[in-house]
Amino acid sequence: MKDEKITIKDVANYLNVSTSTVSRALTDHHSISKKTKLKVKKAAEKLNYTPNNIAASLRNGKLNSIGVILPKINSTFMSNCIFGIEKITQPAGYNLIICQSNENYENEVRNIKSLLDSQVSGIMISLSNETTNTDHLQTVIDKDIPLVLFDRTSDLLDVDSVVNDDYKSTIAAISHLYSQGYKKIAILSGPTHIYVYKNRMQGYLDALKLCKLKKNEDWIFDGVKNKLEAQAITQNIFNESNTPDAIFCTGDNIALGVLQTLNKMNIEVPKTVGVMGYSNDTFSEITQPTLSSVEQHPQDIGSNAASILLESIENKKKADKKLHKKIYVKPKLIIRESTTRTQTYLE
Amino acid sequence: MKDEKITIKDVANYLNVSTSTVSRALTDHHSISKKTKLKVKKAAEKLNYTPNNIAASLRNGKLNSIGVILPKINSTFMSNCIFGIEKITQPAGYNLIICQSNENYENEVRNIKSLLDSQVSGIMISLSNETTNTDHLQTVIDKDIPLVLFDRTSDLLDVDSVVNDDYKSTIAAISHLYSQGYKKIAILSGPTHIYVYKNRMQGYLDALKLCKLKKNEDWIFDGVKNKLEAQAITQNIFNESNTPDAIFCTGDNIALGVLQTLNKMNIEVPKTVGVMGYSNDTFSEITQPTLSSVEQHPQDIGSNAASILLESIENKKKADKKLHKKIYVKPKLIIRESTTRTQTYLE
DNA sequence: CTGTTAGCGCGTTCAG
DNA sequence: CTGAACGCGCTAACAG
Repeated sequence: MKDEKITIKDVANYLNVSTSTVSRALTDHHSISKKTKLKVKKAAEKLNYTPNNIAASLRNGKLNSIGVILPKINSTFMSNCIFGIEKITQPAGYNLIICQSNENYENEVRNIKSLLDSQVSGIMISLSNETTNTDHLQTVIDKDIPLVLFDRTSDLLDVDSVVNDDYKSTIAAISHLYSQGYKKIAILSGPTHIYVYKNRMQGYLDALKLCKLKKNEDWIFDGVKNKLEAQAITQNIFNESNTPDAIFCTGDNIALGVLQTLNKMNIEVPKTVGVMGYSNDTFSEITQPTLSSVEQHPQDIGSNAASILLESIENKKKADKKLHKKIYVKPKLIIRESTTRTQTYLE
Repeated sequence: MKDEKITIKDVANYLNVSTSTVSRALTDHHSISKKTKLKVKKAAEKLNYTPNNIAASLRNGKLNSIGVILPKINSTFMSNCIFGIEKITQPAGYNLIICQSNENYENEVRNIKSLLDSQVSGIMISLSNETTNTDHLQTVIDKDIPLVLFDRTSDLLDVDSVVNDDYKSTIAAISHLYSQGYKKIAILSGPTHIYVYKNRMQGYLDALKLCKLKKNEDWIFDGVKNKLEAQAITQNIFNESNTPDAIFCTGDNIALGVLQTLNKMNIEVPKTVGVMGYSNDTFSEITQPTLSSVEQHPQDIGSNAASILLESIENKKKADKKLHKKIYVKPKLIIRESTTRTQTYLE
């Protein structure tokens, strides 16, 4: 049709009124007669007028958008977080500007900078694995831009944050194993320099104490990265004389590896050995036997984080030195065959 | 630290130069001495100056951001598309504004409107299932904003688009079954009012002709929505006298249901019946037997779409009435046990 | 209830 | 090489 952007001015000229009148009419200002409001809106429609958000934002110093930085978007967990975030921000009228750090610190810093340049109203971030320095986040705080960390957070900073309750849920998981009669519980954990795994490990250790079980260093594996490693480790464990009767894994992939190896070694699950995973991946209900796991709630984590952020954005002026929250989202134990000894098998 | 935004003007005052000089120095304008450039940059850094993108955008009518609308972000497929998109747009200096339609037409229209208001440089969209009317997209075209459809496209519009090659890949899948000696091939398809399934169905039908196999209406199931339905249907099929010897499913979930039922009925896969899925979900390599499937390349779909969009953005003025492309991204057959009759079993 | 005026922060003429 | 002045589109005082 046409190239020329039609502005508020064009509408004003068309109707022989001032631009302010048009502006006010379009935003439903109270001091405008209903007649002119209607007239203006009709004209705007007719002329095919599109408001220019940018100009408005410049004027009132607020672009209604929120920046989100995360390590990688293409994981079930993260994409569900975004889903949860969007559920809150969309109805509130905010756009989401999404950036990936790709687990790289420099990218993360760049992302922060780019979001600040774009005048976002607030920032939500899940830290990259590389991130140890938090100066870039401090910049955000110094500029008084609301900030919320989610999932991958940092202890170096006093900010709002929302995380999965790794610690308590692991205690619950180990307690469940204990309740099923397992007394020699091993752990295959992801690298504990990552908070998530650190907390699960701590939960494991404390749960042992709670259940008055003895800790055996030979059954504690830190830094297990994938299925292959899990398989190798399992093989080794069960070639020793003193073997565990349950294995808690900090991820379902790891648990799958364990399960496969046990099957291959003809060790019965859950009778001889119990196996428990974490994250409740889709495949966990079709493994042989089906896999008990811990289901996280990424959507809730996202929603909570978004709610907190919106709150700080709204109350930016009111409370100056408010207290920062740390919210723990409670996951759920999903008990399936791989740890069910005392009851009849499910399904 | 401070509340006050520090602007180009502050830097200018600080150095006793004009704002234009600062502006030019910061953008590396050629007619500025290196000395002053350096001086200005130093000062900017020192004063902790952050450029205001919004003001700049208003000035030159371009906000470097791209709008993305999709039905739901929390699927493996879609989040991988975004990953692919980001891979292209990030280095090019564009922000991504992401919106979800939640498979709802009104939301989609609203999203378009909101993105237009935000003055995005271009829009990428994957249509909601509800969308039959495309007036909102026509608006985008009329305003001369570059537009690319991906995955869920429409035939009503002459625009650039990028899709998975459902048709040809299905032909390849059926041909593979044929090559394994399967001659009575059934299909369990998702609802064919959705393009994706329509094309897979058409591929199936044409493949039968190509292989000179007879079409049997009793073996064609349209609108299979989930695993449960797949299980029921499978049960029914194999209670009849005339049974197929292979089942092609337009999704892995469906295939899983089929597999489970066949196992339960003690019908041997792949010996008696072959089963093939589509989309290569993570669980497909741990089913019993492992499931042959078709692996799509969502990241490539995203990247391709993004590249085309950037191209149109750059060349906006040059070529006025350019031809619109439709790119088919070729998926890959993943052959596993469930369809491997003639060769030794894999793994 | 409406019009006039004055910027928001930046880039870009036009003059030196 | 640099400065003065204007305007992008919109909103918010300040008048009437």
